[in-house]
Amino acid sequence: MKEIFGSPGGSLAAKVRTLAPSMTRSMQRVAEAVASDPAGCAALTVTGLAELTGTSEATVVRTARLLGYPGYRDLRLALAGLAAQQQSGRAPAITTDIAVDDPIADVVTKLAYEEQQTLADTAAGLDTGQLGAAVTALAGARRTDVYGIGASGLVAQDLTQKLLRIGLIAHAHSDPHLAVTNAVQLRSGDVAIAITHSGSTWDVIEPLRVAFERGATTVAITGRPDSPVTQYADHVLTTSTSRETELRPAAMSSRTSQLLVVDCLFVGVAQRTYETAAPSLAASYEALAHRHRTNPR
Amino acid sequence: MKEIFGSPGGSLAAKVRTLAPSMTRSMQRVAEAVASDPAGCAALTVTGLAELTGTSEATVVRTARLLGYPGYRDLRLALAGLAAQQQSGRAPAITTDIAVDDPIADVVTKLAYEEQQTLADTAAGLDTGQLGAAVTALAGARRTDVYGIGASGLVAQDLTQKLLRIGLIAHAHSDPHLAVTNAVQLRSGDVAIAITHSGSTWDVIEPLRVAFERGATTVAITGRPDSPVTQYADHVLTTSTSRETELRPAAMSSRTSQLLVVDCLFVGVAQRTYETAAPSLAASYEALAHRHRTNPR
DNA sequence: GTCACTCCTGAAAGATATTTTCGGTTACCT
DNA sequence: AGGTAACCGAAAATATCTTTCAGGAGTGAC
Repeated sequence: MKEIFGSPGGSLAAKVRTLAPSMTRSMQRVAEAVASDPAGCAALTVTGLAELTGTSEATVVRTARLLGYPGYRDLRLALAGLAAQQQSGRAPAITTDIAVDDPIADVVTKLAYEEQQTLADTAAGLDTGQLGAAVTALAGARRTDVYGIGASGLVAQDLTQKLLRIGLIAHAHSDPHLAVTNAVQLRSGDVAIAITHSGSTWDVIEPLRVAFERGATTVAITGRPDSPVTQYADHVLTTSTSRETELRPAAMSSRTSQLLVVDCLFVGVAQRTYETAAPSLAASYEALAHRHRTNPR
Repeated sequence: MKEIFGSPGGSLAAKVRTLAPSMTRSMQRVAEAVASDPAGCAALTVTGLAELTGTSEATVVRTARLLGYPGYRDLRLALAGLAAQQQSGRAPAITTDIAVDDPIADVVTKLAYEEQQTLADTAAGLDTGQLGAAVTALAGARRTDVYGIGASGLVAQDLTQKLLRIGLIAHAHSDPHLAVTNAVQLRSGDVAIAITHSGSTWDVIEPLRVAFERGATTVAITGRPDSPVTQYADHVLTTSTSRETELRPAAMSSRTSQLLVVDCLFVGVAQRTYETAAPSLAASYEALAHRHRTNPR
């Protein structure tokens, strides 16, 4: 049976945000209308929605396609479902941005809420097929290189640390030159992972390209599924994009999103290599215990 | 606005039952199909449903009318809404740990859920008084040192990166020796932050102790408010501790928790130093834009 | 500044789905 | 048995959705 309600909950808004950058102006208007008033749009025909947004039917259909539906008809059904869910008491809870004069308690609440939202969006938007493929590649890799710069560099290191703990050979590279130098060493059976929110960070794309051309399996973790980095990626894992506000740089939510993806990769690999991973995890835990001791008087 | 979801909830099944007697045999078959599998029927066109029930399109439309909708189109929308509700109503039931044989989709769901839980716990357990004090200290600090090792080291770097972006002077130290060496340079008005989940990582406690004794304002970010590290901390920020499972090391949730605390610190400081922070944020954004360019052909 | 090019865009044609019409059929009543 | 009324579905009519195509705005090269 075909599943037409593949993306339950508020993930549509997330999808709109993720794909908005790759949309044209007209399509953005349509997407905006759809995201802001699902119920209202569900009541409209393709012609009506085109008029409402001041565009043409063709544009509406194109937008529906971009959002992952076969056509407007299916988008409309999904919209109806969404509207019903919202109406059935799900709290919309549209938080306001963090303001300069917000008391610290509000900051905590809002940040926690937004990061929770980011996690939900990411989980909803993650392609489990791609994820599974990436896990398979990682689990069988001779070695793995991870490229990331800036905030993404920390995520790269996080992934590397985890993989090392289960006995895999992994390296994180922040230095573009060293990254390329190392990428040249990769070959078929190896894995290269690029982490970049924008998908356009050349310093990260370049080593991935090299790895790709050397025959390694390449993975891109990015918030822009249509960005340059994906052209050298065998598997693309999409992170969620939330709107950026002045006091809340995009780096914050992109990091949260990236880390969830990384965690999923790790757990997936740990499952696949359970026989070797479990003892390794236990061993590293044991080894660390010695560095956790109370103050020696 | 027109209300197309006039019959909320499961009243459709009831309506079918009520109206069944007044229906003809063919219509009953249609109504039966609709009531028993809303989701499935929502995926069918009027022709498909007619075939499925062994009737004609006209009968399907007549049935839709009888059920109170203007036509089949609207019935179908309502059906989609109903299906979505049913699906969302189903309990997530993700209380169980991640198992070795969980499909990858479950892994994603469970991880996202657990990290959301961690965030909520952290936000609830965070002492805003201590947080405020730490923010005040940071905002006025001459320089800030952050100590963290392993996974916490990445959090330390994350905080440092953020503080640097708003023009503060901050350093992250992972090397215990260098950390101590630097801690000696601190004095009153400076801030030292130790990040350790266990609160017992000696390599992190030691530099904090030195900083404490040199008169710096010290902050501990730890999951154990009664651990050794707190004895040298002026302010203690508590992260949440969730139970660790075999495939989900504590590092995962502690990291999520620590990052939220770090984000709160950052936003708090950015608020306090808004005059200088805002231009700095804009400037660093601008500078980075040059490294995000498309593939030069 | 101009030219060539690409890509966006909407009008209209084409395809599909829905609604209506209408005549045949069946069941029931007399 | 004949007549009547209601049911039903095939097909026409309509509405809706999708695709195609050509004009046009924006962009980069020269």
